[in-house]
Amino acid sequence: MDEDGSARPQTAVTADDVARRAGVSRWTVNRAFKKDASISARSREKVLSAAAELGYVPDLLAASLASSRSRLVALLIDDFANPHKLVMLERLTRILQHAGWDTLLVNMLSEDDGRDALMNASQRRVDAAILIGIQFDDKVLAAALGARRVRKLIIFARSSQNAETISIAVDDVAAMTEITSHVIDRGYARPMFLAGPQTYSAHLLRKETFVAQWTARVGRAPEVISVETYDPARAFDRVHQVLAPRNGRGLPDVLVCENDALAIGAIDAVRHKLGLRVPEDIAVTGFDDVPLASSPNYRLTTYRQPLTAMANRIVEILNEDREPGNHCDFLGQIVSRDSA
Amino acid sequence: MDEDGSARPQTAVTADDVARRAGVSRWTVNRAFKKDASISARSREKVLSAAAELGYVPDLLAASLASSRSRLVALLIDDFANPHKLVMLERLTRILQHAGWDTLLVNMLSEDDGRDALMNASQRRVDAAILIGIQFDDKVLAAALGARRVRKLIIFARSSQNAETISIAVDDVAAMTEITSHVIDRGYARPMFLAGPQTYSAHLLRKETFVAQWTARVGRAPEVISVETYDPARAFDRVHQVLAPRNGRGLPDVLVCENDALAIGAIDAVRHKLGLRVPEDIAVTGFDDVPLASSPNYRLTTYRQPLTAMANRIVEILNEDREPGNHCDFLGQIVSRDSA
DNA sequence: GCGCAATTTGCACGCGCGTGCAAGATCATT
DNA sequence: AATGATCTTGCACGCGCGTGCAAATTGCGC
Repeated sequence: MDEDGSARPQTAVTADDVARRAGVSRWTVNRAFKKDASISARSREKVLSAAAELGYVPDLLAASLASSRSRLVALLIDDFANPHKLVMLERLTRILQHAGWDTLLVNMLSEDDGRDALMNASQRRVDAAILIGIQFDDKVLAAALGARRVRKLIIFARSSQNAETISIAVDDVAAMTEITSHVIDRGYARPMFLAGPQTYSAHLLRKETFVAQWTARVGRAPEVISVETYDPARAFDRVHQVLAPRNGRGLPDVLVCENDALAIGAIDAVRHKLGLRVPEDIAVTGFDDVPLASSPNYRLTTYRQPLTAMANRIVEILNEDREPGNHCDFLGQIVSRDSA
Repeated sequence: MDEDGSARPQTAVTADDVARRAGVSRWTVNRAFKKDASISARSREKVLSAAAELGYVPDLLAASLASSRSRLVALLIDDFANPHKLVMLERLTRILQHAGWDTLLVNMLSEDDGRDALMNASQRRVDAAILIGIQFDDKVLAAALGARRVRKLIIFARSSQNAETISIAVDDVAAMTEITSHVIDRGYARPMFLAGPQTYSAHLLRKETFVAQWTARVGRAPEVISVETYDPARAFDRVHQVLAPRNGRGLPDVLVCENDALAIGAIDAVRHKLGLRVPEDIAVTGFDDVPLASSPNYRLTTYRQPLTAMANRIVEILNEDREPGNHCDFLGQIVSRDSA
């Protein structure tokens, strides 16, 4: 919509060009683009229209270099098999963008230990790193924080005991207590817990809570099995492997899964490998409420995390100057469907 | 002017610091970090060890500013309901990272028309924008290319007729021809095609190809229905809505779906709303081979795109100086499972 | 109109590194 | 040992904008 006829399509138009055209100084131009800068309405108007004519937009790269603030966060993931990650990505990027933060997506699957990924992000001067994967061990955290290359390390949807990190997660104890009650109230008596990978730094308390609650209220400890990634296919294999030999004698009557990814694989195994019905023969519960959980195939009883509120908390933390308390717990809600 | 003046290990150590310690000039330091720079093995060694001691890493921000090359690409998505996107994200980021490119994830769901998203990316000086969504209409493309803010516009997994863009996609005609043959060979006679959103700029030729092929080979045109997003839930509703009234009289015997997201919703509807079996009563085919397609629940006959090769092509294009031909077709392979 | 305060504007300097070239060092050859 | 030829190193300048302050302008009451 704006070609002044001069043939220079490629030229990076800078604040100086706009300044010249608007008859002000370069600094006034940049002020016009700053939200709460001290500038008169008239000059801002002049500058903005001149900028529009020239097609100028401030260069965030140069701004970042000068201010050492990039409004860029790194999002580190190592868990692409879990469909919930797509939901998280959408929610996080949308809310961060809305608040003026851009997102650098870092795939940690290919890195040996995640160190490289963090290093990489730090070279871009990200203002924070958000971890939404699982394999973040203490070495990685220590490396990141020790080198002080990343100023804020936010662990999302998992709890961290590390005092240097900020973790934003649902209250696993409250959530799992609710699920335990749900299972007990429905009259299930022989539960088996299906857990995901057990990591140190970024923890989930679901297994511990379920085991403790069940033991306390029923009087005996539940069975527990686990898989090394949140992959439905892994859960499928594991459930088949564990339950098939016991088919006909002493099967559990409910599979309590650490999340929906595992629950979906578990349901498939129960139906298609054991030839049993869900929930009539074996009930299943999940966690996360992924889109597939509401499909008529699964009708999964699960627990929904308040992702929007949690993402908004990230924005608050990013906007704060000093690091706040290192832990935020949120409460979600159980979603009761047919699977349990 | 930072706060507490306490001993700060962070320091933002620069090339100058390393240079001083290594007894060379700053430029030699930066050369040590450049792959094919002219530098003697001895000085590189000196520099690297000095850098290691100080914890120095080159600042990509400053490098980008100075060289006007950021090795950063924007990945624009507006289609988070389609599980295939998670697969694409993983593959693309992994391969791009491996080749030294970082990825800025831009969520276009919240933008009015995508213009803002592109503008945003351009302010970060991305070297290219990769579109893997669907709603990119000509206005957006024109805006992006007209302003020349983005030097390379790559449309991934869709075809574009726009001469200014580069599109990397599977050969829809070849793929759909293969699927059509598969369907005909299996003896199906009353197909219905389930299409996704019809966009102008970034096109899929699947529907057109199937309709043309079927008509040519069987002698009559197949039915076609469509939904406005690649969301299994939408497909579920639509299939239910269209087929339920016809249950018992004149149902199709195969649903050919534009991709797996739609196919999965379609299967659920056939089973749980129509109470019919797949494939015995109605067969279903998809496209993409998402992880769920191999689950025992769906056993979906589908078509796998060579994502790795396609992603590698992106890397090639990014590394090239001048824009190459604007269209790359790839061949995938049909994956025959039980659903058709 | 005057004086003072509040607002608005301009500016020197620096953020950390790349580019292109020229000076310096090294090596093989005669 | 001298001469180029080759490899290696150093450097001035600029990328586009922020910061903090000083200078210029405006507003206001009288």
